[in-house]
Amino acid sequence: MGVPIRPLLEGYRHPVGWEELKGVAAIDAHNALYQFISIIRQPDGTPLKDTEGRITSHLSGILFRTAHLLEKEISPVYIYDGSPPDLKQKTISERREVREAGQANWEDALRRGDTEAAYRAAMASSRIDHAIIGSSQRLLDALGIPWMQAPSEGEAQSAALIESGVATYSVSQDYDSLLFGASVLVRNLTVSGKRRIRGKQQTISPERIYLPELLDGLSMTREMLIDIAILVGTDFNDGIYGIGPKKAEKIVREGRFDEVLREKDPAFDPDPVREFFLSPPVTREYRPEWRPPDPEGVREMLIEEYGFSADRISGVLERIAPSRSSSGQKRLDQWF
DNA sequence: CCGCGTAA
DNA sequence: TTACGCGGG
Repeated sequence: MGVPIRPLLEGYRHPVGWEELKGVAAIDAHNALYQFISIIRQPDGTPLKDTEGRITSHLSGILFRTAHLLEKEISPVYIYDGSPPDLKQKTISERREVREAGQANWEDALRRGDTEAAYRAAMASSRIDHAIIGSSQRLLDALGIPWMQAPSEGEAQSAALIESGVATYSVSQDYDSLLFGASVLVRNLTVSGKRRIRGKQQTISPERIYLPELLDGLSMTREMLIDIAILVGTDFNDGIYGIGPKKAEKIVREGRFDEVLREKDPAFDPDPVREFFLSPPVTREYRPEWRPPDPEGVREMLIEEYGFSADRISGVLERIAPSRSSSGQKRLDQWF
């Protein structure tokens, strides 16, 4: 998932406080939904579900995260993927196979009573389907949070929104938006500082990467970074067997990119992948609009339709849209 | 993931 | 005040 260039970014992933994150956050919707669906699960891997068996993990995640971001004066806009390029077909089918294996392993581990293995397999089985996308968009509408459908990759669209000044930064756990030219990437935009990784708990805090600082520090161009990514493999090409980020960096610095490809994978033409990263399909028209939340709409959807507890919903709504009767009034002016 | 209750 | 475990749907 995402391009494996993390080792090159050591020293450029800076911890960042919430004060510095005020602004417009262009959130990779697929990435966020995947995080919610894969992580918000019971210990045996069962996701949150309503009485009809529909998954609700993502609704819980969006609701509480939205409240948190608004409190921090961060304006989120969610960017959904459009049609994937043909170049991505192989990645898409490989992901489907991983999911199906995860599903089988999950059922297997449940039968064995191995809860930890079940949780891990369940995470791998996560799938963002039409119902999840549709319900997430309905909830965002009720919350007054804008979202858009990108023509193609969401991360490419996020980069374009930053370039045109509409967004302040891109939010994703993956690094692809850097390849698409996003000048600022923020990871771990979460409130709780803890996350389960390989069964262990790790402390996580928001971090920021500036693309210009990264390229200056590494003394390379974005084109070179893209070539490195192509050698190690992206969502749009396989990468060369046996070449990781460090070797790829060396090869590109020495100007041996073409030579290595000719030798290791003569049939592969890297130009369409380069072209896709450098000028992907994006729209320049979109301007997000934040509206006041519709508390009744949120209640109707989450309590009536999906069986959320009324008390919990009231608590969150009070944070997002303080009612006049209670102490609130203090942050309603933010909308006008 | 997030909020809450409880413990220290 | 902060840390941890639990339940959420």
